[in-house]
Amino acid sequence: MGTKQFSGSPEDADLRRADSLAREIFSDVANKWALLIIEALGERTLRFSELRNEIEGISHKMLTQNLRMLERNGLVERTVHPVVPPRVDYALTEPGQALRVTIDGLCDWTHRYLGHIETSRHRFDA
Amino acid sequence: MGTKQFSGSPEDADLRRADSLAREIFSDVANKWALLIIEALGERTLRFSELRNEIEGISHKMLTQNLRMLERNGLVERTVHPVVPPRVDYALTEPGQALRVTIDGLCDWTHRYLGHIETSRHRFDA
DNA sequence: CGGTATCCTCGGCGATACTG
DNA sequence: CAGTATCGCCGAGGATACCG
Repeated sequence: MGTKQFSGSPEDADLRRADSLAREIFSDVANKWALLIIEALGERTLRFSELRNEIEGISHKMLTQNLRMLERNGLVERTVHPVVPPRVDYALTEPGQALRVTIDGLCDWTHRYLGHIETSRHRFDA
Repeated sequence: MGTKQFSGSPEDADLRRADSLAREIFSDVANKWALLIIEALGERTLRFSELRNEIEGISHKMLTQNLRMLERNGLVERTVHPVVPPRVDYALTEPGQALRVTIDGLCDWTHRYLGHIETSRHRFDA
């Protein structure tokens, strides 16, 4: 990922394109808020304000911004209900669900190694 | 993750502590450069300059900074060879390897859905 | 309620230079 | 070669206010 060396040959052009696209997507997704949003959604469908409550410390702006990004990449589906007051629901698409599975792995990892990490930190800080 | 609601009861104190710690670790790790470094290391052991070459676009500063962070959390091991010029090797620890596996999943996901995402973007941008 | 726009600040990050 | 320190800027992101 972002590692390969390409020759100057023209037939590598689309490989290089795919590679930079992969890197771009990776940068979109490998971000704290995006991951927390996906994790929060899980299998449920939540409204904007519910997401805001679920994810501690996220600002209005960051939430909308990341939701747009995720929608653009086809990871979340946004459905607007034409009622007043407005109601907007968010849910993961199939690609989003697939991603969520790996993020679950990340969360599991975090909790499994909580202890290791905490002691490692104390050792380091000395 | 960063989701739970705690009562004010004192016996929840350590739960809340563990939770905020988990969130902290998550924020450390759920970051583009950290993930790319771990992915670059894989099963190999690389020197500083090799890492710098492997990871396209990372600056000297970001690399050292993230390496320190990963070392502090016990995800990478740093070994200094007392030679001149200096030689410093980095390798993943066992927790680091465990994390790498899930990151591999993330990379696989990226490549599997490259197409989906690209078309989704085009639809969205219209 | 959800979204967009505007403003303003604070710190992330690159560039550069210097040590061992 | 690897690491630390300093400076300076640019932009991420919070706060606020206003629409539909």
